[in-house]
Amino acid sequence: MTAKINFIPIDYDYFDYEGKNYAKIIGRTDTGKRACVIDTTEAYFWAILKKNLNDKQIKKLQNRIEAINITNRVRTSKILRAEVHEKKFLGRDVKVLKIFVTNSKDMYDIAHEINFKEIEKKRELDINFITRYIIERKLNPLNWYEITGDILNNSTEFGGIDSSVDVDICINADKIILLNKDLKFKPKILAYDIETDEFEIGKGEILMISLYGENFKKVLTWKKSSKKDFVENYKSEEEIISKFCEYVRKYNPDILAGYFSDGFDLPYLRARAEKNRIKLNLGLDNSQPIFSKGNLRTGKIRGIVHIDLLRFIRNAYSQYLQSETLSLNEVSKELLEEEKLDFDFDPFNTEKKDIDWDKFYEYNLKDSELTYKLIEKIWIDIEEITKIIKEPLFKVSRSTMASNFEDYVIHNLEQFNEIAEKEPMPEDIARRRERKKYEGAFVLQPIPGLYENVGFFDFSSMYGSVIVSYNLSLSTCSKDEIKNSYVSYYQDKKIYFTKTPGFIPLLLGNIIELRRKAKEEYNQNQNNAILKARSNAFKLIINAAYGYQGFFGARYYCIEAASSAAYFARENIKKAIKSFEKDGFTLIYSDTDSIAVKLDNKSEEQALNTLKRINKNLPGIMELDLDGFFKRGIWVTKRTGEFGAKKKYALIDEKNKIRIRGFETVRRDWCVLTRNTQNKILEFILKEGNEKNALAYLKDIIKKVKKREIPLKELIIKTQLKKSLEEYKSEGPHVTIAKKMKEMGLPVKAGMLIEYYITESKDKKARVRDRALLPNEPGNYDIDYYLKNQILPAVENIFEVLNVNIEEIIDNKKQKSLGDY
DNA sequence: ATATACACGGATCCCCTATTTCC
DNA sequence: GGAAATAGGGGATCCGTGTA
Repeated sequence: MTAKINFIPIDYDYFDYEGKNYAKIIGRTDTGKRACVIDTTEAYFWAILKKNLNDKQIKKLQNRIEAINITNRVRTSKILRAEVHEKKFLGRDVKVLKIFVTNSKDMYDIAHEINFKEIEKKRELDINFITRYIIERKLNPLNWYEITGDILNNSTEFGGIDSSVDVDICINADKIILLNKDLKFKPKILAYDIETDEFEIGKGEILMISLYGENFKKVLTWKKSSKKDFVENYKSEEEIISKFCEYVRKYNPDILAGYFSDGFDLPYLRARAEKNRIKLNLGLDNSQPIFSKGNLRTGKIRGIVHIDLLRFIRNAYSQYLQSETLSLNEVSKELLEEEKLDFDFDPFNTEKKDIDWDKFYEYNLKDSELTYKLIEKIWIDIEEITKIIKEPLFKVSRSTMASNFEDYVIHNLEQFNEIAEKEPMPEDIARRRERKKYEGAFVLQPIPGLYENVGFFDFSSMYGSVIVSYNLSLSTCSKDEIKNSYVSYYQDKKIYFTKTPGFIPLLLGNIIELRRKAKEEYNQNQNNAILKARSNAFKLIINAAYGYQGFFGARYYCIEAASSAAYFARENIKKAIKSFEKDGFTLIYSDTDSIAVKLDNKSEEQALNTLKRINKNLPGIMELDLDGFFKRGIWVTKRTGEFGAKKKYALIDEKNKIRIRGFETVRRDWCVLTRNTQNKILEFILKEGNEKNALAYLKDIIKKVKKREIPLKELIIKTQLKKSLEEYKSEGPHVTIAKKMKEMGLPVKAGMLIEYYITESKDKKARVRDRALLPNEPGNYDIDYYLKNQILPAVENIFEVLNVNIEEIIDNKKQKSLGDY
C-alpha cells in the first residue's frame, strides 16, 4: 500500500538485508505518530588515479576492479561497478574511479584488494553509512519531509523489519521531498537518574530509579516503602529495572536524557541488569544499549536518542556559562535558578540505618526533574547545531566543536565537487603531536595604573575572519613560491597561500555571513529565540575553525594554516594599534583581538573615527568593533617584577557595570574570602577612583581574620584533581588531601574538585600540604597563611597602583594584635 | 586522541652553599 | 679539625586555572 507522510528524522540506524545496507530512520509524523522510514543508498568510495593515464589504461583498470569480489564469514561482497569521474581532491583536479560496493562494512576489505599501480589514493572509506546516506538522500536531521512509499505492515520485506520495531508506521521510502514550511516539533523527552550504594559501575546495587517527563513523575524503589504519590514500591532490584524499561516504552520518548548518564547511569543499569540476568531492552527493536569502546564511553539506544546532557554542555554550551563546575547543581542554579535537594547519602552506612528514605526519593526525583528542565531549556541550541551540522542528534550532542566543524565540512564538500580527505592514521597523529609549538597571539605588556576613560575595541571572530581573508587552509597552502599570494612564516620558512579561494575558507566565509544575517535578524526581532540560538550555533562553529586546523586529529590538519592565522592576526592588531597611536591615543593594553586605549582629552567620536579608518584598511572580511567605553579601568603589576601583568584587568562602565578578567576573584582555586575581598576592593576603587573605602574595608577584613571571625566555608580552597594520584610528580596540597580521602575509603577520581583549608602548625617548616585539612576535620585556620598567602597576594598589587603598601598594614596590625594575646 | 597559544602565580622540587652538629 | 647533617635561598618545574 502506497502512502504519503510528513516526517521529521530524529534517530538514524542501519541494518543489513541480503548483504545490502539499509538506513532505518526513526522520527515523528506531523500527527505525533512514531514512524520508521526504510531507505537505502549505494555504498561507495573513490580511487584517485595517477596523472596522465590514457582512456585505454583507465578502461582496463575499471575492468580489473569490477571483477573483484570477496567472501568473508558473513557474506560475499562485490564491486558493483566502477565509474570514471572528474573530481577535486584538496582543490586539485583529479580523475577518479567511483567504486560502488554491495556492503559498506566490507569497503576496507575490498579496497585492500585494489592495489594497482595506477591508483594514487583511496578515499572516503571512512565515511560511515549513515553519513553517506544523509549526504546522498538529503534526509537531514530535524527537518520536515514528505515521504512517499509503501507501508510495511506485517510484511515479510527486509526480514519482517516492521514487526520487530515498535513504531506506529513503517514506510519503505520511495520519494523524499523537503517541505518548505516548518511544521511544529517538540521532542518528547524523558529524563532519568539512578541512586546506588556504590560508585563503581555495577559494584553496588541500584536503590532507586527516577523518571521525569511531561505529567510523568516516578521513583521506582525496592527499599523502604513510601506513601509519596510518585514512589512505586517493588520487591527487588530486578523488578525496578524491568519496570524502568516498561515505563520508558510506555512513555514513548524521542529522547531519553541523563546527566553524566554515558559514564554512570546507563552503564550501571546495564551492569545490574546483567547481574540480575535480565535484559535492559530499551531499544525500539527490543535491543539493549550499545556502548562504544574507548575512554569516553557512549551509550546508544536504538530508536530513542540517549542524550548525556553533561557532554553537550561540556563540549558546546559551557562557554555561555559562568559556573565553575558543570555539576548538575551548579548548572541548574545558573540556568534554572533551581537547585538539587539537600540530601547526604552516606554509602558507608552499610546497614542503611537512620536513612530518611522519603527525602532520598524526593532528592532522586529532583535530579531527573532538573535534567528534564535543563534539556528543555537548551533544546533549541542542540536543535540548531544539529540542523547546521547535519549529523544525527546522538552524535552532534556528544561531539566537540572541532569534530562538529569537520562534520560540517564533510556534509558540504559536494558543492565544491571535493572528495573528503581521510582521518589521520595513528602514526600521523603521533607525528603531529610531536610538533613544536608555533608563535601565538600578541599580548601587550600594560603599564600598571588606574586609567580614566578607556575605549575598548575587539575584532569580530578574529581568527575565523583571518582564515577567510587570507585563504588559510590545507588545500590552499604551499611551501613552494606562489606568485601574488599571501605570505607568512612557519619555523622561519616562507609559506604561501594562493588567492584562489579554498573550500574551507569559502565554507567558513559562508558561515560567518549566515551568522551575520541571523544576528541582524535577531536584533530586529529579539523575541525570536530560534534566531538567537542559530546565531550562537554559527558562532560556536566559526570559533572552532582555527583550533581545528591545528588539531592533530583533524582530516584537514594544517599547522601552517593555524600558525599563519596567528601570524596574520598579530600583523593586523599591531597595525590597528599603530593607527590609534598615530591619532594620538595612548595604548593601555592589547590581547589577541582586543585593544584598550586611553581617550585622554579626546572624544568618543574621535575614537570612532579612528576605528572607521582602521576598518577601511583591513583586509577581506576582517572587522574591528567597538566593545565599549569605560569610565575607569585598572591594570596591576605582576607579583614578581615590576612589569604590568598581562591577562589581568578590571573595568567599570558608565552604568557601574564591572568587568573583571584574570584576577583571583574569577579564579576558582582561591578561597571565597580572598575572592570576595578582592572583588569588593576592585569595586570600591573603580567606583570611587580612590583607595579610601577600599582600605577601610580591607582593614576590617584583616581584623576579622585575626579574630578568627571568618567562617570556615569562606576559607576552603578548591582545586581540581586533574589526573590519577600516581601520576603526580609534585605533591601539592590537593594531592595530599586526595590521598587522605582515598585512605578513608572515599571515591577519588581524576576530575574531582578537592576541598581543603590550611591550619596552624607548631612546626615552622611544615609545608602547606602538611597543614591542609579536609573541611570536616576540626582545626584552627592559619591566620598567617590566609593573610600572607591569600589576602595579601590578591590585593597587594591593586593598592600598589595607588601607592599604598599593604604589606606594612598587614604586618603592623599583626604586631599590635600579637600584643593583645 | 578529542581545538590553539599565552600568561599568572602558588607550591614543590632540587641544587647549591652556609651553618650546625657530631665524633 | 673534619665529615656529615641540616638550613635556607633561589631558580626550575609542576600544576591549575585563567584570557583570548
